[in-house]
Amino acid sequence: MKQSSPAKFSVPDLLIREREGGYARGREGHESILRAALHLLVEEGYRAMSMRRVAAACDIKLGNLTYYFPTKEDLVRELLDAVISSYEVEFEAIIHEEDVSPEQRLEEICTLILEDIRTKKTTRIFPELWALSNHDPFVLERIQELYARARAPLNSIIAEINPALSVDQRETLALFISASMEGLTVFAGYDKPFENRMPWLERIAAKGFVQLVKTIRQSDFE
Amino acid sequence: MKQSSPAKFSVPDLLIREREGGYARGREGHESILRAALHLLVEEGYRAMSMRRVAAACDIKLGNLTYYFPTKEDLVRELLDAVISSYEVEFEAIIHEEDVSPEQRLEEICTLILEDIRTKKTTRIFPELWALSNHDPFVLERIQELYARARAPLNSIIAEINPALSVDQRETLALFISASMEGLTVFAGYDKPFENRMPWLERIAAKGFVQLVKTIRQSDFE
DNA sequence: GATTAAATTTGTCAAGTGTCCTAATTTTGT
DNA sequence: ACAAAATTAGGACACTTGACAAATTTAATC
Repeated sequence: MKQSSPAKFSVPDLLIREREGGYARGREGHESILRAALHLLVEEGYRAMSMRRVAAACDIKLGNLTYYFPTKEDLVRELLDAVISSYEVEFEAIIHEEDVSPEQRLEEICTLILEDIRTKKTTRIFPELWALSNHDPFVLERIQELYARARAPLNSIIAEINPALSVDQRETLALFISASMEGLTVFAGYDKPFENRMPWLERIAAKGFVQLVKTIRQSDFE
Repeated sequence: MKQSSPAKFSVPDLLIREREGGYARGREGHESILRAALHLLVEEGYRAMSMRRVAAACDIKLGNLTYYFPTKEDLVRELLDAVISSYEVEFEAIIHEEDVSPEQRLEEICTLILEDIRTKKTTRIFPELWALSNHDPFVLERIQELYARARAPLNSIIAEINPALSVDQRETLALFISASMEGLTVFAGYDKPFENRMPWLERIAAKGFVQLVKTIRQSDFE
């Protein structure tokens, strides 16, 4: 689902928004810069993503890089946009699905997200973003916006399964489910100690979440 | 529980292991350095925790700092030890508890952990450690060791509630529960968008986890 | 009070950081 | 072919970073 082209490995997915003017060569340069930046971010972390190393990684001079991205903040923001956009197209695919039972759809979403978590890209990038979001309001807002979109399909499924819940209760439940899965990143993500337990964890999550949504009542919210 | 002395705010908890020789003044210096480093880490993130800023923060010269910690790695490792130790004493407190039902003990543990997550210290430090652990094997090992201790009480409680499960199944279940709660850091931790939803999330977690542990069967593990 | 260890200062080092600026070169539309 | 726009190269700036090597001061002990 998410790995549309397994041919280009070590070149993670990005969704770069089209630019207005410019020549073809410029567009390529633009894209290869973002790709190199992402590669560095994934492979060596945010600290390694310096302007010079990004320039060297896509084999251009520093001065050229600053032509495309005058300031590093520009680069970071555009990279963040591109990365986040690449996830948002996944959620689109989730929403448009066949007509199966809401319980089954919930299970499928969980499986999808947990499989994505095992990806090197996701395992590496998101903790980095979480850390950045603690001190950078822009990153915080952008990442929370992404998660809000990720919760949307959960939300409507919960409403189907348990219509008695209020809007707030539904949203909190979706938040809990989403956060639960994100938490597994540090433990069962790519190259993590419990990576091989992920199949079991998927089963546990699927069962636990479905049961939780089904059986929770108003009174459980105090 | 965790805030033993609310008097000293902005001076988070640390458990510093005693040093061998040296004068009293040296021990004070040692401690104030670690405290300043932690303060910087919490308030401005790992990037701000440079040797010079740490030195400035505790009002000593850079050369003096390198006398205590010849290399930055030394400082980071000792800080990590001190931080992690401060959490481990909490777990000790959890293990030695009254004789109530295992279900209730599970709920209490969840409440305790989720309350700790709302702490500024925890919300700020752990994402930073998660990010570091992606590229620093030492940090990864140290933090996973901490979580292993955090899962121990969960593990024994699960065994009480559902003795039919195998050791591996129990451990995976404990892992899931622990990871679930950690995931809430990014969403409902200190200063996060859903900080005020934490009470509900605690209820959801408590109910969900207890029910999950009670009702899960061998067959659910495929 | 002298001696020895501990603690602190001061200065320097090479390497790396983001940003800016100007001159050349290439590409494109006409 | 030509001019305009886009792209590249190269260097410089001011600053930060971690590490190191003396000197100098402070503290404990005989």
